[in-house]
Amino acid sequence: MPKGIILTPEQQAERREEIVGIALRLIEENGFKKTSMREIAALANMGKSSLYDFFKTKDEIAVYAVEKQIKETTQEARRIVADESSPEQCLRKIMLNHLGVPKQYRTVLMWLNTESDYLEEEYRNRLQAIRYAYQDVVQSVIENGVALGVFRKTDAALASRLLINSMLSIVYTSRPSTSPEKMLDETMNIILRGIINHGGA
Amino acid sequence: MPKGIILTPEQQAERREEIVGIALRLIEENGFKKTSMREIAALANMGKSSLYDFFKTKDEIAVYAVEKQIKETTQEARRIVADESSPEQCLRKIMLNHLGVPKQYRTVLMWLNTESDYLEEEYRNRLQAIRYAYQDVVQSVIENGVALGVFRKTDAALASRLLINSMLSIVYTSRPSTSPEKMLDETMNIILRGIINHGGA
DNA sequence: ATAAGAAGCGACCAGCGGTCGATATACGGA
DNA sequence: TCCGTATATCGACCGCTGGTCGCTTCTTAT
Repeated sequence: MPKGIILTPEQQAERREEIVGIALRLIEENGFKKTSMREIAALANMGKSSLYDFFKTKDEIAVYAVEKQIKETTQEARRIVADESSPEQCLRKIMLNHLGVPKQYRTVLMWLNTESDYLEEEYRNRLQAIRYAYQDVVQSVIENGVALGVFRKTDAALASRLLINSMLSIVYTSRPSTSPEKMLDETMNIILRGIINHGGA
Repeated sequence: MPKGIILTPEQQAERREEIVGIALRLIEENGFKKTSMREIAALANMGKSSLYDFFKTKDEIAVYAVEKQIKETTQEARRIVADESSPEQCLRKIMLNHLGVPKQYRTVLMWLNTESDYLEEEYRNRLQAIRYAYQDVVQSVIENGVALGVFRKTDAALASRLLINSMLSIVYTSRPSTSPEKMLDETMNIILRGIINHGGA
């Protein structure tokens, strides 16, 4: 890219995606802290300063990546909810969809989970919004199940957080006891049998 | 402490504890990244260089703090296991004990959970050892419950990770839906009803 | 009196995230 | 055709970080 040419919005977006891709790769390999803007810039074939024309801060790269990915995941979850009437199957499908998030997002997702309280307000708000949007979908399924009598009465907010966090920390673990799909399946079994009404009050 | 006096081992240990206490406070308030060794040193009334006589690196302060705390928690868990024969009550008591970990450890525990893969090998190994030791206690309770027929057959390693991670991410959350004790109680209800044998195979 | 050694710290280092002004190029209007 | 303006790019720089090293100061044993 010579100096004077003006980039179309599409080209701008493409470059952003390229940067995010490189950043995710590096972060997965070396962790967030040890991944430097200089390194990202070098691999993206641009000066470090140019990076800052696409992202205001290093944090924003991570926030942007996660934001986009979770929004997609949430959209797909909404589609699943619309298509599947059984709350149990619905939850299973949503979590299976969640499992489909590429593994390069693992580190950055966990990092955000830890660090989000200490980010700039703008990023905190953006992250909170997408997290809540996703959680709301799961929570609504659980509440629906409770209303239908399929699930016992439970704290739906807590249960949905439990479910989502289990995905993050159990299935994304670096030391799996078996295949991700089987771990997910057993995780769902554990949580569902605690939610499903076995005929008690 | 004037310059030439030699510290007894007790005094050394005391100073270490003082440093850890200050560090935990700062980390809880500002996050790990934004807590600097200079700041810790200033509050501990010593030159930054002197900090390095007590801890080799900044990471080590966090590792040491967590190591000590989890070791204590694990010891107490072992005591609980020895005293309580009902696997269900045992798990509940262990998790209630876990809940007793002071809240200042929250940030540093989550930080380690995220970052541990990218630490120096020594720290990685130390963390892995204490994590496994704790997990093993929980896992043995579950396995015992399965053997007794109180719990259904399940992946005990997965279930114990699920339990421990739920503590970390649900109960320590900054946005609780109710009191920690009630959240813990409901979390245990959810997980246990998925573990307890309801008379099926 | 002095040598040995502990405790403490000031000055320094490379590397970091982030800023800014200079530069090179493209393009619309005269 | 040429020029002014908008754009894209980057080198040089800043304050700060985690970490190192060697000097100083003091205690203690001889």
